[in-house]
Amino acid sequence: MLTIGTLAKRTGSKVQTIRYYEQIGLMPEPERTEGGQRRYSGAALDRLSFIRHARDLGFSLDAIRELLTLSDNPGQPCTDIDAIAQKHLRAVEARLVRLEALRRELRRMIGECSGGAVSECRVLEVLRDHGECLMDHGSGNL
Amino acid sequence: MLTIGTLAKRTGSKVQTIRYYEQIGLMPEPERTEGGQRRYSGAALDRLSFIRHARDLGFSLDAIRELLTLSDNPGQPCTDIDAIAQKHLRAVEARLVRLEALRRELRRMIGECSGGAVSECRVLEVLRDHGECLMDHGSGNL
DNA sequence: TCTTGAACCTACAGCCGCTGTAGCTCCTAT
DNA sequence: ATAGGAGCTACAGCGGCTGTAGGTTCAAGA
Repeated sequence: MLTIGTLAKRTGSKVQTIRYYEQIGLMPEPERTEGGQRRYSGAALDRLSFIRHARDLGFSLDAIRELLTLSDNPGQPCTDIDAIAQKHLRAVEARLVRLEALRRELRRMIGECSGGAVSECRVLEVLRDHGECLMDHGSGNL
Repeated sequence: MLTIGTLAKRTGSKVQTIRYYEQIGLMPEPERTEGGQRRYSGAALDRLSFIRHARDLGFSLDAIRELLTLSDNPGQPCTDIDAIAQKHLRAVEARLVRLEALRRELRRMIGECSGGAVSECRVLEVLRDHGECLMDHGSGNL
């Protein structure tokens, strides 16, 4: 039986994060000592590792919840799992496209500034004049 | 004099966002009608356009606040402005590196899955077995 | 066995950058 | 005069944690 601190260390999480996962129903309520402290099983360690790893890969907690549910029916085809992963991949690709445009625009802006006075700063000019910029508006998250 | 709704339309913001910017001191308090409604000048339109545009480029509200302050001293050299922009560019580049690694890993994971049963799903296997994944842990935001 | 002090507990506030809601009041066009 | 679109304030909620305050429990050493 593992304490919450040990579980945290083994999975690279923070103690509060684990309690938070329990609170939102992502981790099940563990056993408690007589004094009320949480004690975790190996299964809890596995589950938390899964969650943390999926988080490292950028999956949302909702997606992870679904992945965990799906993994409880080992006989089913893994179509749904692949669909979640592919949807996430597409979101990542979209973000990449947008971030690349951002980088291009920032580089251009900075490159054009000759380092003179604020009044002639290209960075500010680009920010002021909408037409000078090639970025589109707030189309989602970076 | 512009109403808050007109200002919102012209800058592509939402009305609540404008009020929020006022609340956090990013936009100055505008004049009011006798009935208490906000009325904006052309200067306010310019300032809000600047803010929105900088947001489109991913600058944080804190960075924008600083940019706006710096732009009030047109005689100074624009070193500080360039520093802010460059710091932001570096952050964007770092995020790109991480997102590219993410894409690579997701593609690999999805590509290896042959579409059989959940119990043999490569996606779940990779998520379970830490050692199979080439991603590093939670080193900052995606 | 007792004492320390590290680790645990709950409850709640705060982060960023908005967005949405409820329940009003105001302004303007007909 | 009236209708209704637009404005107002105040506050809660999103995601995914993180940090704090103020208290309790557990395990190791004396």
